[in-house]
Amino acid sequence: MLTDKQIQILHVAERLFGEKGFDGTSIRNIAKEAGINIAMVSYYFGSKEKLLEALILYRTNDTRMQLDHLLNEPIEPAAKLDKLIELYISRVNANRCIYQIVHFELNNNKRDLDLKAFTEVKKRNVEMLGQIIRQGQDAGVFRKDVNLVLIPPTIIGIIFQFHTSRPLYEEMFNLRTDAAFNAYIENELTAHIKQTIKALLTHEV
Amino acid sequence: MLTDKQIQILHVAERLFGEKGFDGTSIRNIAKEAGINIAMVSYYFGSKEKLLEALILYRTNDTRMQLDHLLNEPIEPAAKLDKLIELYISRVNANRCIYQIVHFELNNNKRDLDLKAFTEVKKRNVEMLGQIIRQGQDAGVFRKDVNLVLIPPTIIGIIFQFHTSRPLYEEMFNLRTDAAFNAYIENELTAHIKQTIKALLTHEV
DNA sequence: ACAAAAATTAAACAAACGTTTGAATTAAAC
DNA sequence: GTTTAATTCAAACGTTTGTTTAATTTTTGT
Repeated sequence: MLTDKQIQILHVAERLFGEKGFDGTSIRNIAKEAGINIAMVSYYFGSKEKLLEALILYRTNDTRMQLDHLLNEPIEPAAKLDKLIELYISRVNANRCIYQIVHFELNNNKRDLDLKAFTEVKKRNVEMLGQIIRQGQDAGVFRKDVNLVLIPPTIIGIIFQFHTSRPLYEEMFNLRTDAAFNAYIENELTAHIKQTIKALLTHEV
Repeated sequence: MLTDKQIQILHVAERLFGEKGFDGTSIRNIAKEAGINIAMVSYYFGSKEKLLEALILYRTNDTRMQLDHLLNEPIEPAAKLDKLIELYISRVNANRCIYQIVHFELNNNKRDLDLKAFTEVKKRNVEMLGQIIRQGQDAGVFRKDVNLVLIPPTIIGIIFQFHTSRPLYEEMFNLRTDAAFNAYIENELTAHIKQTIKALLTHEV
């Protein structure tokens, strides 16, 4: 179990890892920002890598719980799909730092992290989406020849790419503040993703 | 102008940056893999950061040339859109390392790199896509109420997300070799992206 | 109140980092 | 062929890295 102090360290580490990368963040950075001694990270987590593992587990469990909750909601397929997209967006927004790090470390056999929990959540995403879409197919509102495995990367990819090219879109849409940027995601970008997925699921080729 | 030796160093650096990140790659790594002395990087490029800038410029010019060439091809809108998507995919495949680094450095005011050339190519992407889509709108085959700025991040995002979650898709689609993975991108994923964009451009809401 | 356990600290460790130096070697110019 | 410039090299520079140590303070259990 994680203590309050450990969670506080995780939050600081998460922010710094997201801002400057894992290799770009030193234990001294984390300690300074968290107001602790540099020895405390090793004391609490064992090492810098184990701190990253703890961080990934901490966030992954969080997401899995929300997914399970949505799956059991008694609403119709189209609405559930909308809610799933909204959940994806809020999760990517909240955990973008972790996503970035994990994806980087996944392609990057440099460190031998235990990322099973993470890929497990991804698989659950696909399974869950499969259930929702099958419900829609049975109801006759979704096409039957879609490759559903490609839908999550479509949703997540769009959100991510929007974030990674933030400076460009800030300029193009005149989004000068954080609030304006997030509002654009919540309204226009979310609508765009919903429209895209629905077009894909219902459009005749 | 870049000498053959400089380009050789750039290629090694590109691979290593992509595999292990900018901070995760040392000049000693680059020198060893390129078979040169560690002093040569500073000698040729000035510093590690300037080497990264040279690498970005080198790849950016490459992409801009291909874009301009496509824009002037005399083919109809739908076919040109297909070709543009194929170009996006091949460019992301070829320059994924650079993309990853640049996107990371963009969000990351840690280093003050000169990334104007990069954002300029992105703007040109949007302008070019705008021209193609307007041609299609005038011909009556594309809807008029699409937010075209969100189309490039949709295309690039899907490709990227597919790459970043490669281990998952390797398992799900049984893509054990590099050849199998790339073939999947060239066939299934490319078709999925084309289908997605066309559905988005022609589907009635 | 006191003893045991846990938490925190400053200091030190070896290793790796990017960069510079100055001598040695190779290539180019005349 | 000699001189000048460009290239390559091993070695060393001062920092910074993650981690450990041993002493000290704080908290806990009784």
